[in-house]
Amino acid sequence: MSLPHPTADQISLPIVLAVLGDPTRLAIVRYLASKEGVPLNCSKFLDLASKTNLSYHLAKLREAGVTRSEAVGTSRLITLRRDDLDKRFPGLLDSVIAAADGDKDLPAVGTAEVEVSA
Amino acid sequence: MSLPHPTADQISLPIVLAVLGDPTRLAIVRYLASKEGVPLNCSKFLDLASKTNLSYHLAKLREAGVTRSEAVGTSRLITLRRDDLDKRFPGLLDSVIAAADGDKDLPAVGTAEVEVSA
DNA sequence: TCCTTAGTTCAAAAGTTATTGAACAATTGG
DNA sequence: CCAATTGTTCAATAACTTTTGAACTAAGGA
Repeated sequence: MSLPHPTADQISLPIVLAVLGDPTRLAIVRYLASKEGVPLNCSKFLDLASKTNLSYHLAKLREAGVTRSEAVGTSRLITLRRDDLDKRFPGLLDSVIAAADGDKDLPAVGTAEVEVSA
Repeated sequence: MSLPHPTADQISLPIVLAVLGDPTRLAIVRYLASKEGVPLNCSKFLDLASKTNLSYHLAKLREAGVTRSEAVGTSRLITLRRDDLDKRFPGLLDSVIAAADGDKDLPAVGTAEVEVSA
């Protein structure tokens, strides 16, 4: 770990809700949840926003305690802080992710108009 | 009913999360949940914010589909849209309210420094 | 060493949200 | 009718948030 993260008990409910109340960040969290255990780097999310803007949103998620970012080489490996979130706010993350999965209007990773060449 | 409300299927997850991501509105929702079934008027929330500001926050909650406001005489009777929220986002409201109840730092109705004379 | 890749930082611009007070409407009770 | 009560609207301002591009750092490979 390298960048500043709140401890589990510093995670604040209104801040988490506000941070999740953004379609881009919700898409990031949803994708992280779908790949749980697999640390992802920022480039996975480039179809959601520009590199600079992603850096901003990922910092918000990290500062809120929703994600953890670990510097490995020139990459940041990003994971969901599921255990901390579940401990602090039982059931919240699951219901948010389930609701997001059921919403066709939400942006999602790998759904962008610009499709990646294989 | 008098003021504009979204239908159940128009309720949007990111908007609901963003609206709940504010301590004043979270306090309102929490209090409504604790008095479920009892329609409350705005004056119940005057220890959270000014009348004007409450009007603003209550409009946000209503427009997001979190609450229902019915005009009765000169009052607005406000209720939680629990059934609609539970249908759209199962478990979300309960986990948010439970998390809010466990947070000592959140403002709450009837907790203000200025106590009401009996 | 030089180049590329991965991501951050900074400052500016644009957009949105929150808060305020003064003025307004509508209902109700005297 | 008059006054009080309840809440809204409006305009202004303050305070954030989001988005952008250009410049930057740091690691890794040729």
